[in-house]
Amino acid sequence: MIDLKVVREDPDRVRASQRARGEDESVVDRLVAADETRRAAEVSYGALRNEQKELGKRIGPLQGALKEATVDERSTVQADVDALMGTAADLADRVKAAEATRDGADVETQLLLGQLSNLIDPAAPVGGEADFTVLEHVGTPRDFAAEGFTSRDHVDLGEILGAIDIERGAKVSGSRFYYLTGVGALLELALINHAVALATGNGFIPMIPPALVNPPAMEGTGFLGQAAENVYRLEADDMYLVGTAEVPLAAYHSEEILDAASLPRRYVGWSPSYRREAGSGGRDTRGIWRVHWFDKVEMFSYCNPADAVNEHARLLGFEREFLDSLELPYRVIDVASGDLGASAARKFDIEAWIPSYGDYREVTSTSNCTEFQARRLRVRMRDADGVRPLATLNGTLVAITRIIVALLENHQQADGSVHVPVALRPYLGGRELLTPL
RNA sequence: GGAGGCGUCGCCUAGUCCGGUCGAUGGCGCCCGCCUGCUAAGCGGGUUGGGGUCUCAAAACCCCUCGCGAGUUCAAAUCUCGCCGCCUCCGCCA
Repeated sequence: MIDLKVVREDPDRVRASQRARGEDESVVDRLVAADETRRAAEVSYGALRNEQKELGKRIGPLQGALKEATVDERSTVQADVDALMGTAADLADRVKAAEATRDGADVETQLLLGQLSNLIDPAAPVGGEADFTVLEHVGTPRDFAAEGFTSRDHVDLGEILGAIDIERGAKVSGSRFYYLTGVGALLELALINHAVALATGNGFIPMIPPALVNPPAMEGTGFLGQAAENVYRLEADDMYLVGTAEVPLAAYHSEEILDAASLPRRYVGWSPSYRREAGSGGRDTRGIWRVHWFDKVEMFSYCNPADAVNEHARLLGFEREFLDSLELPYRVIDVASGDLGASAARKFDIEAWIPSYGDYREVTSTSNCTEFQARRLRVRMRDADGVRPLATLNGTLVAITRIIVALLENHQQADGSVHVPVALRPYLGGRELLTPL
């Protein structure tokens, strides 16, 4: 969630952000009103409660006096006690009413605040999905016709190499499932090792987090809002399957106050990612480009908000380094405001060239969530100025299935074999070529 | 799944039986000051987090916070109920 003070003091900024996202602006006005009500209710409740406590302090001693009282005094003291108790009982009713009002206003405020997405970074391009800015192109897509052969897509290559078994995936689990077999399985392990080595070499702490989390963790990361329909929920246990290691990595320090001097804290997590793909209808149904489950290595940073923009650039840098090492052609885009997730203030995607689509398609994504997630998950930092929310950022190092698609299709040879990028060879026993069975 | 124990302001801890004097004791750590040739020791003070009032700001003040939630009561760390977590033992098991 965003800072309520910003809503109160600079509602125009919040409206502008909502507008840029194409989201409801009216929430802002309702929230400002609810906050005002809430603060007034807080004051009334506080005053009444204070009165009640002052009164309560006098009851104990008076009851003591009643015990000490002589027979003559008893009726007078008893009358005092009764009077006081009467007042107190009356006050108790008013306190209870004021408390209910306060709580109601509080709930309303939190509810509205929870509906607001993160404030957009003014540097992000404004517009919808198609309005991204291309920051850079790296590498050149191959021209297979010029090379004298017709390229195969990853489904055909996967079958020839014995790397991907889609039919049996469907038999066992349904559509959008697959088995990685033989060199396909080895390729995943190689990619994971390569990615984790790159990250740990740059100071990230490797993590293998739980892929099943409780509601606060899932809510806190912001995935139960507009993205809720894509999250798997286990009804019997009230648990969620994570769509990314971002969830358990973000919740890792929830409810904690970290020493500002210990920041940035960088983690790299390897986990399965489960996605219902509701609403993606008939898109990308062939092959393993869009699946219900894949493994992924994800970077996650906790940092000082003042450093967040630089940290974002660093994460993007590591993603580029990884793609470079795989010898893949790609472009970097600055995602437009209307296409950002609720938690992100700004997002950069890397899109690799995918020959079978004849287009650049998303293989990694890095988001600067500023203090939005940290506020929801109550992750804070302490420095000389006190305690306040820190910034969280995430970025994909490797989403296995999409990178396998990119590798097979971009590095294929006329005979169906696939060139292995030099950087990956140490993790594949030195193999330079994947060859058809 | 069954039985028992436990959860207090960074860590440890007192308090919970018998509700008000606990708006939470003491120790450790940390911070400030005094003392000291320096260091140590000693002495004095401070040290949870959140919301709000008033302020340019600070200070001051008010409310909430004893795992979480609900209840009883004039009043809850303390009594009642539910939930969560941790530990021990038993059962089952990769």
